[in-house]
Amino acid sequence: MNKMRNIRKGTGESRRGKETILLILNSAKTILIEQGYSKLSMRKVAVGAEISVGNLQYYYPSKNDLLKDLLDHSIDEFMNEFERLRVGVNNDPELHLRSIINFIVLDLGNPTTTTFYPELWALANHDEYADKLMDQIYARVRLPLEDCITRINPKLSVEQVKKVALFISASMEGMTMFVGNGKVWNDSIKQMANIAIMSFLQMVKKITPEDIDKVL
Amino acid sequence: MNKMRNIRKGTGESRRGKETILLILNSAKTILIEQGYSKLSMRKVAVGAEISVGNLQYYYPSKNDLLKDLLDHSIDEFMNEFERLRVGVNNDPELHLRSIINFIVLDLGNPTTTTFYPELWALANHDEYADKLMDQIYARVRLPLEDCITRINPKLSVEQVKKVALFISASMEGMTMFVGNGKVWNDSIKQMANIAIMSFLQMVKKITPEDIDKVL
Amino acid sequence: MNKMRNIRKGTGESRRGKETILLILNSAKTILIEQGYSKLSMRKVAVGAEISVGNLQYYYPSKNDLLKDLLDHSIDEFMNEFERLRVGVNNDPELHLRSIINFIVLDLGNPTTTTFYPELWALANHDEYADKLMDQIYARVRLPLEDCITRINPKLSVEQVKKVALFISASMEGMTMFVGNGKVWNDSIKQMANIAIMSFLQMVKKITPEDIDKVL
Amino acid sequence: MNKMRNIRKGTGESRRGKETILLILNSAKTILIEQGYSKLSMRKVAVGAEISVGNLQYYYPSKNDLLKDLLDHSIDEFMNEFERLRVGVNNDPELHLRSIINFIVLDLGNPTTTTFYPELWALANHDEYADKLMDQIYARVRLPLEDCITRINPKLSVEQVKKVALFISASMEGMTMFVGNGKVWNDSIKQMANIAIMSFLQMVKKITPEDIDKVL
DNA sequence: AATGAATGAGCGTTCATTCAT
DNA sequence: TATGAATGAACGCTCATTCAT
Repeated sequence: MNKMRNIRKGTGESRRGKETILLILNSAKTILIEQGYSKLSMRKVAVGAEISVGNLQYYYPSKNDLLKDLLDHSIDEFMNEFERLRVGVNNDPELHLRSIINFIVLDLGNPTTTTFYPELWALANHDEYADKLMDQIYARVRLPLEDCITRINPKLSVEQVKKVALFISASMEGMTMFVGNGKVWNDSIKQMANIAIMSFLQMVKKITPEDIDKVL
Repeated sequence: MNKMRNIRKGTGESRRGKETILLILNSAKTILIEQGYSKLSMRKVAVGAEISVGNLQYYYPSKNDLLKDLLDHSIDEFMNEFERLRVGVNNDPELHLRSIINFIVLDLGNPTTTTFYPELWALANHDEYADKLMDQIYARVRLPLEDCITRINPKLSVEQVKKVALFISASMEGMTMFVGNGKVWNDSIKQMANIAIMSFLQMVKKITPEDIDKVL
Repeated sequence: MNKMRNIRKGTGESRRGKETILLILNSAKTILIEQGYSKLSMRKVAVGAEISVGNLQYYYPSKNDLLKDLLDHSIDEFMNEFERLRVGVNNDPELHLRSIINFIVLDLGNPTTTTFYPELWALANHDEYADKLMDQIYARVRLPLEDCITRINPKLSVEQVKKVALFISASMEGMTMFVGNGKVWNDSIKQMANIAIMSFLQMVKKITPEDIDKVL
Repeated sequence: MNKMRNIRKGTGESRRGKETILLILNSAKTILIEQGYSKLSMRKVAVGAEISVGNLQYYYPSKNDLLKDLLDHSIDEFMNEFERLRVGVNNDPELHLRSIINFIVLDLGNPTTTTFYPELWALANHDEYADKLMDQIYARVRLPLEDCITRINPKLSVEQVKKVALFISASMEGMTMFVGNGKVWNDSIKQMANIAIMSFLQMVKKITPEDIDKVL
């Protein structure tokens, strides 16, 4: 079965077809990253993939179909790497938390990450599919975080753990626009990772249920 | 002198002209927020402002000119409110820090903020003006943060204070896509503010120069 | 006020604009008649009117808007001539009926009529606007027929008169595809008019309410 | 030999091939009737026949080839039924004329007839094949009409009989757009048949060579 | 200060057709 | 017989921009 989900049925099943799909997705990704979603057009994707517009639309009948596969494809690369982290870390939750934070913050330096994610966030405000996708991928990112937090600070309820994980994950995402590749503060990415690790670790250890749920 | 900087020279100086400019900017902002930058067009702005395309282009000869004023105009509203915070807070740096964090996190619930800022971040990756504007506004946001941090933790160098302020500011921005208006976690916005205050205050107090600059 | 009803608001109000609209409608009509509706495209209309596609779409935002005005415009020419018949005929209903039949049958020889009406009929089966338009124009054609029939044969009820008028009108339309301009039987158009006059006049005089409504 | 004339040579000779051709023709006919000729495309036909575009083009190398067979196929159904009329009617020419008129007028209520024939007429104005086909089928329809007329009114010349038959046939076709299936006057179809029979029978009996050929 | 008219490029999409398998 | 892959042209339409009035 074909992994790509939004192509026309009965398409991309021959070896040649699969190669063409990869050419298309890579072309689309390059344009999205270099020029932004507002400049992404079927014509440009076709030129980038060195195929005709007609052939592009043979695989992706509508631009939206292409966008869906593009988002899936772009995110898969990150998720595959991220979920390899889980493996190969010993049982120490603090160490695991450190390694996750370190991985995510340093990944922000990746030029693809720097430009792709802000496009995704903006898109999610206007496109249902992008919105659902975001929910899914960040839920998967928070899973190991929640596991670490629960083990480091067992006094927190399940709901509270989820909120702390969300806070940590969201905080790191926020750095994208400032320390990402080509950004003014890109040189400080290591220090940001240091501050993040120190800050989040301290917080996870010390925070109490009351700290989270108090009403002022 | 006219406050708007990117309109045609000698334009928007009469009362009627100023009203038209406001109609234009509000129309543009509505479209940017409701439909995203990729759907923003001169035609739609003109329709929204109930003027002709020709007249719109009398004020803003090019779409880029309009975009510039749109960004300025949209950000001014936030900055005006933000800088009013400074006034009316007594001399306690910790209290001031708390109030800044609280203000920014709770502001994320604002629907305009939720959708406008991701558009700005995405834009900044491809548009020089948006990029510079981001630098300027976030530098202004960090100023009071840096002041508080210096006074709470005097051992930090000027550079280190800047990085801590950046970390705090960036962290809070990262919550936009998760706890903003209409987002899945919007109900948890108060708890996010609590975690943020607890987390950042603790960190600012405890962090050492070595924590920030150590190399692993 | 502008006579054309389906153009963009605030358009076609200057003398130049009105001239352009006429160029457009004439171009569209020529294409419809020479090549048929399936070959009618905005591009071809623009070429025929010697304007840009953009300008064409400035006047007619959608192809459907153009089609509507095209149908209105094309029919107006016939209706104007047809309704001039009413005037200048003395009070004799038989004479009036003869002149109507004669006019309509001979008009079928008009090359525009020959090709335009079959397109309209086909269109009416798939396009609501064309369907309604057909109803309206043929109702207007039947009005004077109904008047003559009532006066020639007063025994018929209002409903029966309507049906006889419909029969006569429909019968004449049916000749379009056979005796119209360029058709095999075009040379027989005069004889067709003779047969029609003799046949319909005889029938209107002799037909009884029972002839029409009997059930076999 | 294969009955279909416009398919690729050596094609449609196996049982499977014949079934596929029927699927194709039925799909094409459905589209022609439901959406009109302007919406008829090879793609839609292939989808409707549940085969690939490539396979469709194996049978019909060009759209025009398909159109030809489509017209032949669609008309055959009517002609088969029509020519069955001849059989089973006794020798009375007046009775035969009545039954022909009745059959044709009532057939207009058939939804296929209602929409198919106007498409054919419009097509005949721009397509040579459709034009020739029309000539052929209506000549076949007029044959029994001419036979009846000659026997009812022997004073008419051969040419005059042909014109009277044409008049009758054309008149009935004209009702398609008004009393056909789904049309406003569909309920009056029986009365239309009555008026037609009364009108045409009277005319055939009474009309003189001078009525037809007089010049005014 | 404002409108209407016009252009030309580009958009997403559909299409008939060709061809290798 | 039948499919999947590919092309190139055309489609309806939107767009930023220019210009005369």
